[in-house]
Amino acid sequence: MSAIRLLVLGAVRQHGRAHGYQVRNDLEYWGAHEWSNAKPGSIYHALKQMAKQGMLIAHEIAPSTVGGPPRTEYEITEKGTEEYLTLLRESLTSYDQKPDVLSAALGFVVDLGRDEALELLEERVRGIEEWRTAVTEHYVPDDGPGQLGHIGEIMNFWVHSADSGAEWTRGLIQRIKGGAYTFAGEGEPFVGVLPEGEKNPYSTGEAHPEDAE
Amino acid sequence: MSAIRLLVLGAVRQHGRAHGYQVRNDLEYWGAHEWSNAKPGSIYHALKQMAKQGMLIAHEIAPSTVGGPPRTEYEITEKGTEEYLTLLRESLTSYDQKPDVLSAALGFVVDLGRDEALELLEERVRGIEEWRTAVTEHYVPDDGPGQLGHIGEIMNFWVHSADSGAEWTRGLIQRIKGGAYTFAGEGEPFVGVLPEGEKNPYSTGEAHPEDAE
DNA sequence: GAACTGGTAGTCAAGTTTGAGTAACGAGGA
DNA sequence: TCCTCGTTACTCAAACTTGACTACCAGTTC
Repeated sequence: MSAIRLLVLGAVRQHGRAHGYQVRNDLEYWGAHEWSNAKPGSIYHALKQMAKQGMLIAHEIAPSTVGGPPRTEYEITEKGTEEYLTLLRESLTSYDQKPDVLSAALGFVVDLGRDEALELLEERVRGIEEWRTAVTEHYVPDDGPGQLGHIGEIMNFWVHSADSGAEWTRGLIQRIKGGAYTFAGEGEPFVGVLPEGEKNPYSTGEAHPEDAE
Repeated sequence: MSAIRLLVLGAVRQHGRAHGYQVRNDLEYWGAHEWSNAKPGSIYHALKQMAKQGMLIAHEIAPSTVGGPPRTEYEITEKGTEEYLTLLRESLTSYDQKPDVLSAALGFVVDLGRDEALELLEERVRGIEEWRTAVTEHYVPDDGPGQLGHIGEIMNFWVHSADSGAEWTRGLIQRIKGGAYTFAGEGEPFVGVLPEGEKNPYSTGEAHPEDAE
């Protein structure tokens, strides 16, 4: 599962109604084009696809108000909201060593209640620990790990990453328990959206930390 | 860049000559179908594509020797070997937070000389450190990190992952410096390939650590 | 007032990935 | 002898991703 659907649904939902370019800008504001596949083509594709599947409604809007071609605005449906919450919960709990999925979910975690977020993150930690046990038991040959030669470093790397991920998650749990951030039902939510009319300092093609790819 | 080309080229190269199913089995033996996109469709696609691009030669072989449909054997070309080494070097040095690419490269790291491997890994560490500096300078708003709200946790997560990745890489460097593993030009290489005729204990659809996805 | 620049908004073809499906063959049982 | 089952080996359509490209308009410059 890629992060694109979660990102797009979440962005549309934050606006109430948004067109593709707006979603794209929001996601670039988060740096999402650098750590996920949230690039224009994927965004527009996801919007169309999810409109076809009834998660979004497409409103054909005539010419743009600020120049440029006409645009299509999207609105999230009930079904889309359900899908959004499902994806969000899954992305927070599942440990699949795809950092982009977790990153995307972090951006929306405050859409849940504080208690639920904590529960999901604790489940995440449990999941990682179980995965670690299973994988070390299963992939270590009967005649000891030495048999694997350098191939064993692959597993070593996974396990190291898992441990580090668990540790980080525990830290996040502590911060949330300590009252950090504003969750659903706790008053004016923090919205990671560009103020109307402001220039995006993080948009594409800028002097950015060079992508290491 | 996905890990599939590196994995396929490396697997074919290890055999000298291999057909798709053999590659698939090798990769499953490594658990690659769990941590990368090395699934049948992708493997066969990559083989065909790279044959078209002159990195592999396809030999049409008549019926299989052990039952099943006729199979195509592939052999790596000069161009393919160059591509392979380029990918391998890039994957070892570049920090792009895609763990599957590094994992794949670990499986083949011994195809390089010990000194070169060490150099590349040290470059990797430097790369991570630079990335960290750039990203923390660039993404922290002028009025302090608090402005970002929970969105800041995304960056926090990246930075934590980067630090942990750097630490792990330093450990690997120490192990290699300490004489671990057999590198190119150091005698009989370790080959992570199933012994002829042996059953793969890690193949698809088995009782495996459940994929967390 | 014509040409240029830059932002807005999106399209498209080519390539890649996924997951399910197909086909050939041998072994073993009824 | 026929039938089924498991293994071997690969195919395919549908979905997704990528990167480059197009088109529109406003404001500025010459």
